[in-house]
Amino acid sequence: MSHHKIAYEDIIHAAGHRVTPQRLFILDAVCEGGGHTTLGEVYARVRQVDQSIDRSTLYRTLKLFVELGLVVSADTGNGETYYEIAKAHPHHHLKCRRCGKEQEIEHAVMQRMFDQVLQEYHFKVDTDHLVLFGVCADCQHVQDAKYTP
Amino acid sequence: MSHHKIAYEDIIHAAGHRVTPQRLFILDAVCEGGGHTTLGEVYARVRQVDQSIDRSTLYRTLKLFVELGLVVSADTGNGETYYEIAKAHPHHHLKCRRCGKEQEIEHAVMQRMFDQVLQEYHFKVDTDHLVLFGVCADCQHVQDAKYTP
DNA sequence: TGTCTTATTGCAAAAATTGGCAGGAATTTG
DNA sequence: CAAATTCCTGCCAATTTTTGCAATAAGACA
Repeated sequence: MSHHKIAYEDIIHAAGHRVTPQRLFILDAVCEGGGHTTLGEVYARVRQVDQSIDRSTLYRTLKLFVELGLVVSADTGNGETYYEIAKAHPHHHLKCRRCGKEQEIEHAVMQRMFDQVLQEYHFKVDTDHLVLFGVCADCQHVQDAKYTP
Repeated sequence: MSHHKIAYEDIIHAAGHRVTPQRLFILDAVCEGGGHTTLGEVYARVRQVDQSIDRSTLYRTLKLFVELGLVVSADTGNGETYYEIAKAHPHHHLKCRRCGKEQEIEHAVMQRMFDQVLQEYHFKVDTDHLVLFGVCADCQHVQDAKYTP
């Protein structure tokens, strides 16, 4: 655990940014979320550790972490943005438009597509955390499913 | 032109929503954007036609249009969301992290990946307008490029 | 370790987005 | 074509997110 934290500190530092307690608290709070967490959840967790941290700091810090690649963010379309600590194994998500269920998919499937983009367009894609929308296996069998985005 | 508008009206109506002048103005304003436009640009254009249209109406209407598939939205990561009238040919975008340039790519490249997701996960993807981030051909040759997200 | 430089923070104010509500408008029926 | 029924809209308030700024603290260097 602690060596992970040190690695994160190094990344922040190496990128020319300062390692502040606020930033570490926020990073911890995102980690504690396990999978996806919302900004509000992160804020609640951070405030338990330090009452004085301001919302604006949280916004600025999350933005920074996403830029640095420490945290991945995904707009789920509900207006809610999810944050998640970047994993060693990049992955992506499928989200069903009908039932709202989410599942992870391996990066490998994407990788082939990325490779092809590189060949055809000479563009090196490094997007890490996509959310693809569609209809899940279960809902494909249900005809009268109500559309609940 | 006019027959397109009628088609849009039909879609709105068929989906059980009312065809109001405000909605048509907003649809026009998105069309006039040609490619991508921001919410602010749409608002400015709409207000030229009708001074009384409220911002909340614009927010609600754009959200509706995206749900209906008339308009596609893309979060560019800058915090800015782009809106674009849905085209007959779905397409996606590559955005360079360094120089910020954007280019369109064909849907075909994606389609193969979508097919594979269907095979492996039985999930039918219908995402229409992805923005993939990475490094463009030009910037790959520039070593000392400054990171400007 | 102490000083210096400058990024970062918390605060406050502004700007953007969302939500509730009553009046008005679009459809549907007859 | 008129009346009835909801949906939409504009207004207003609440909430969320961003921004400007002075004080503070992190990191570099001696």
